[in-house]
Amino acid sequence: MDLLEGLNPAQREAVLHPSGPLLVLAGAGSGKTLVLTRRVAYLVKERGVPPSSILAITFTNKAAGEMKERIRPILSGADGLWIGTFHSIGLRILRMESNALGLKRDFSIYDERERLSLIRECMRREGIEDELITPERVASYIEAMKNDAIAPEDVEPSGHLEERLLSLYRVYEDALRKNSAVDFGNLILLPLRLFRENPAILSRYRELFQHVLVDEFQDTNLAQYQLIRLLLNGERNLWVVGDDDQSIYGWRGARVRNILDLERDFPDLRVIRLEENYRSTGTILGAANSVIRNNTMRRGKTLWTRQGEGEKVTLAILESEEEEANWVGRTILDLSKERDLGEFAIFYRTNAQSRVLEEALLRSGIPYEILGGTRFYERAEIKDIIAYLRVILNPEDSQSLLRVINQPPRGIGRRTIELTRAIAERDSLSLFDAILKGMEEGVFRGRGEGVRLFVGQISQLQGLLCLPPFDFLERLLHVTGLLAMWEDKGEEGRVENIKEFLSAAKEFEEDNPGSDIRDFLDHLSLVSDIDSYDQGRGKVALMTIHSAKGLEFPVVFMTGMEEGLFPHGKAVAEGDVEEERRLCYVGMTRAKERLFLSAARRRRIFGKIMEQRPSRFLDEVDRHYLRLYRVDAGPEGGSFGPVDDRAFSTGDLVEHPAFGRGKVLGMKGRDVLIVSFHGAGLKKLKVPPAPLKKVG
DNA sequence: AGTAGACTTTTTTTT
DNA sequence: AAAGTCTACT
Repeated sequence: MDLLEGLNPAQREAVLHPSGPLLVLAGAGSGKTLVLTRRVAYLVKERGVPPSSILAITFTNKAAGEMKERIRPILSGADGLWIGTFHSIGLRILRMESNALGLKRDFSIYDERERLSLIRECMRREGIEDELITPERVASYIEAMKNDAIAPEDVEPSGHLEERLLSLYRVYEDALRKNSAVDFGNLILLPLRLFRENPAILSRYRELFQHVLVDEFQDTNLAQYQLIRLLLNGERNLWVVGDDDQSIYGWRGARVRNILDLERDFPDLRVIRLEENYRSTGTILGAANSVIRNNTMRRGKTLWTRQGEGEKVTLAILESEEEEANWVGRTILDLSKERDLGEFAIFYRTNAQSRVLEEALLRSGIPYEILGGTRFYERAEIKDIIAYLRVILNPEDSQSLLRVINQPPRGIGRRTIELTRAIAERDSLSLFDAILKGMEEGVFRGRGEGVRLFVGQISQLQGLLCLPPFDFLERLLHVTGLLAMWEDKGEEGRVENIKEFLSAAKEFEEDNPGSDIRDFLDHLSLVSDIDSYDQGRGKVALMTIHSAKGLEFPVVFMTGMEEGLFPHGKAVAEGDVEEERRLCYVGMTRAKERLFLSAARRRRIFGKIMEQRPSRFLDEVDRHYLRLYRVDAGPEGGSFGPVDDRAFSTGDLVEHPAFGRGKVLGMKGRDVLIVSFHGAGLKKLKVPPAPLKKVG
């Protein structure tokens, strides 16, 4: 098979790039995944690079999985490749090098909630009860520090507040170590530290990775960028692909600046641009371009397509969120006469918006699938099982131990925990070891039965760790009595979820022959449900726009296009409108054939009904790409009309009796235009009353 | 020790 | 509006 087949000249150049640093600036739908995949295949097949010498970093596990699948037929053995997200690669390195870092090999990985409860515990211990210092505030401070690869000792605190945040950062890191646990940030930070402090290990990896490739480079944070730079050897074979217009994770520490720094850090950087879009119709692309054009902080590029114009983008303003949801349902029903339901996607800004849409689809009998949101693995019954797994593998993990020590009830209450904590403090032991010690000393007296039972179950299960994941979980549920507990309570939903969890384990087992429960647990820690989403299973997909990144659908609905919601009020308050606009651009460019934009005039927020105004992004879409859906025949009907021609939008050519001809550069709010007149220069005009006319 | 009811917080986005 | 957390009662 020809690796260059079907590629345009720029794409070929990117695949064939000889050596040294390369940046591929790839617009939405310009075939970047294809190019990245072919590049990896080309390196192995034509240049004879061993797969294990290639480090390819993707943005999601799903993208990694797809790439492996695509490469497998091209290469006989794709197995040696280092391919995955930054976090999964970091984890792989940490598991291999845990010794050098003084970590237990079976350390736990804490998610959001566990991190927060550990922070709460730290604050309790430090006796901090300050309105200004909430656990969430501490968590986001620590996360921001880690995103920028800043250790506590690197900081010169700016004031009293930061001093306290900083000391909590220290205490928290210490607590993590005591639990033999790491958080997400540490999956990047600890490898970075390892390489910095351990030249021998670093040079081993530098020698190993002959080629480093990074996808979605605009969304890497500083720590990730430093890790990448550190790993490059003298050949400096760094191959990255990204799009500054699609940077939507600034709040997570992502720095578009990494793309700019690249030119500073690598003066011989070669840049290739991919501007031909193979995904969307000309209309969809034009509409998306007209929105992103309003951003000032961008490299500037304009995507083009050979696909036909296609149908207009539909804009609908409905009275309420329920009507909006019903309208989406009706429209899908209507279009589904000619299309499979798997071709539809509904996007929203916040997960909370999914409920109304879900109800409407349910009523219309349209099968759907919600991606993200309250994730399956975050349900209490599933988290209990996961906590058991962690304690079994890593008894030092006191957070997980506390979660399950009395689940199902074993008569272990506050008093027993207090006794255990006291011993743990006294002898600096983990809670688990403190229990063992307490049993020896007989401090539990009448309460001893419960802890004896718990410890017995844990050690019994520790003997079964070599079982395949599914069998192990079955034994765990049996030994602990977890499943029986839910069955006795008549909690059918939870029982169903546990069964679904078991089948997920089975599936994992089949996909990863020879794996054990450790591998399954690692998988659970890093995987999100977008990763296991199979497109085109006859269901409408519902997700946030963030989750939609990297996906494409023939028909896309973007709902809740309202001020305060999208752009989100908090983003506006923090001056991040440009990132919201990029998010809007990302959403619009997911659509291949049809795009629907909608807003509601009234919406329930926090249980309160709010009057909403249409999003400024709707004003920014060039009018000639739009048609308006009008509700004029009651809830069941409506008609399409052209968008009011008198309305102005960015890019329009205009004429003024006094200033002459000019071009609309931008808008401020609903009715203030910024116009550049050929004769009179830049003017701000309010329309109406300004006597401005459109030309052409 | 366990539970019911009051009270609080949540909604920005996620590896 | 709903889920999670806390408190007081049994």
